[in-house]
Amino acid sequence: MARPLFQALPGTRDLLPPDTDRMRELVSRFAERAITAGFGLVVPPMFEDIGVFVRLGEASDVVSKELYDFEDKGGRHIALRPEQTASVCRIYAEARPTTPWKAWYAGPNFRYDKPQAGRYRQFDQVGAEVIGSHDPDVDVELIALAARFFRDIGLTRVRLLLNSLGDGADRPRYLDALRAHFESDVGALSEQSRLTLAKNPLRVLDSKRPQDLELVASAPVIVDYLSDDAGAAFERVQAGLTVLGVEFELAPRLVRGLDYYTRTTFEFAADGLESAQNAVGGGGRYDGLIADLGGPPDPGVGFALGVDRTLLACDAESAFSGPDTRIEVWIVATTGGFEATELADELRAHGIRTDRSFDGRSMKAQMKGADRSGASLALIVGADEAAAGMVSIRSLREQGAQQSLVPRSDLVTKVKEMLER
RNA sequence: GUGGCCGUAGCUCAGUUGGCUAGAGCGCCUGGUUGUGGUCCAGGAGGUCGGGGGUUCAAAACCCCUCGGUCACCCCA
Repeated sequence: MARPLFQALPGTRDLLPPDTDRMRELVSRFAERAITAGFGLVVPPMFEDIGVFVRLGEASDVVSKELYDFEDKGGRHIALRPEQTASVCRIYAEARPTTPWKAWYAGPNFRYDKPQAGRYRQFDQVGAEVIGSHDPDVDVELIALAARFFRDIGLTRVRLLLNSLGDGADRPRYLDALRAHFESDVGALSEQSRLTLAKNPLRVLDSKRPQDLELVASAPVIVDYLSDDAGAAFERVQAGLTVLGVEFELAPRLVRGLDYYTRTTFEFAADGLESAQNAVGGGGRYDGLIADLGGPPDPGVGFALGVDRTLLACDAESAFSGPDTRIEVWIVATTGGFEATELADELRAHGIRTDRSFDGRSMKAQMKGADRSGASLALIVGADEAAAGMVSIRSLREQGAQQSLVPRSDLVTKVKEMLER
């Protein structure tokens, strides 16, 4: 195929209707739920000083290999945001809103990854964060928000996986145990996992390589290493979810790719997705992140949902078709005057989705346009109607196709009446 | 970053062991109706066969490079 001079870059996509309509609707459903729960919209910049993101974890791929970074004309080292939690924390440290601060957001993020199913270099997320509270009931509220949202848009095959990663105090003890476990039989591990083990033993649990499966399955479980405090919080989260009837599965080996997580960690897996990328959302606590960014030592919890993957999951379940944005009325005018211009303006002023042909096309071509637009009514103004101050209204839905002549002055009322049937 | 598969019209694809002016369906435009869509009929526009190089009398087909897509690993949303 002959390619145009320019194409969308790898990992980026051009979104067009009807995908854009679905996306808009999805974000607005999320907004509705978030606002109903007392969250306010924040709009972080799309780029920050790279230091903001480096705090996410220097051992993580997201930071070490996937950042889009560059030097700006002022000599600053900048990076496009790979996610929005870090920015929200930076905003919190800078603006110091009263706590608990509840913020939601929606927008694109950027990671220099190799694209594949459900993975793009520019991808959209919606998310919510609560900063300034240790209360596990906050964790419950957030998880429920996400779970209800998925249900709201019609997804049924989404599983909630739940784990606790413990605190600063319990983590080192667990890591020691984990390291000891893997090192006891290091020869059995894949080469890549051995490298991971040196950098971040937790992430070895995430390996999907067959040869690692056995050792991963027998690895110690962090829940056994939780402090009393962290253990009690984890119990409380589970109890809260149970009270709300939000189903979850304990996933003792669930780890997340960013290093900042503590305590409650969770992920939403879409079983409808056949691709390897079936996580449609995830989140957890990050009680140390704000301090790392130079802010107060305040705790935070939050989650982000992948908009693109969520929509893919909807496709797999034939859910969430999106709003109908089709044209309702098509104007066919052949006099060469301004009838189409005036009528379109008038109907649009009444909120009726209206369109028309241009370029002086034949009546037949204009009618074809009307049919293709999906409009249920065609308004026809030819020489006869124009002379009489009338408009012909033709119904395009029924096969009988009845047509009636109405005075120009009654047009809007009549059109509204006919559209309601 | 590593690997598998794939690039022919706007879209989905066919094109035999290399061999005529490269095809189909859908879509698009025009006409059949001097003012009427959705069905039907006729005609038409639209292709550097992803790009470059090579082999050959001859390449969409074979070889090399490259670009792009896709899927998996990795990683994650």
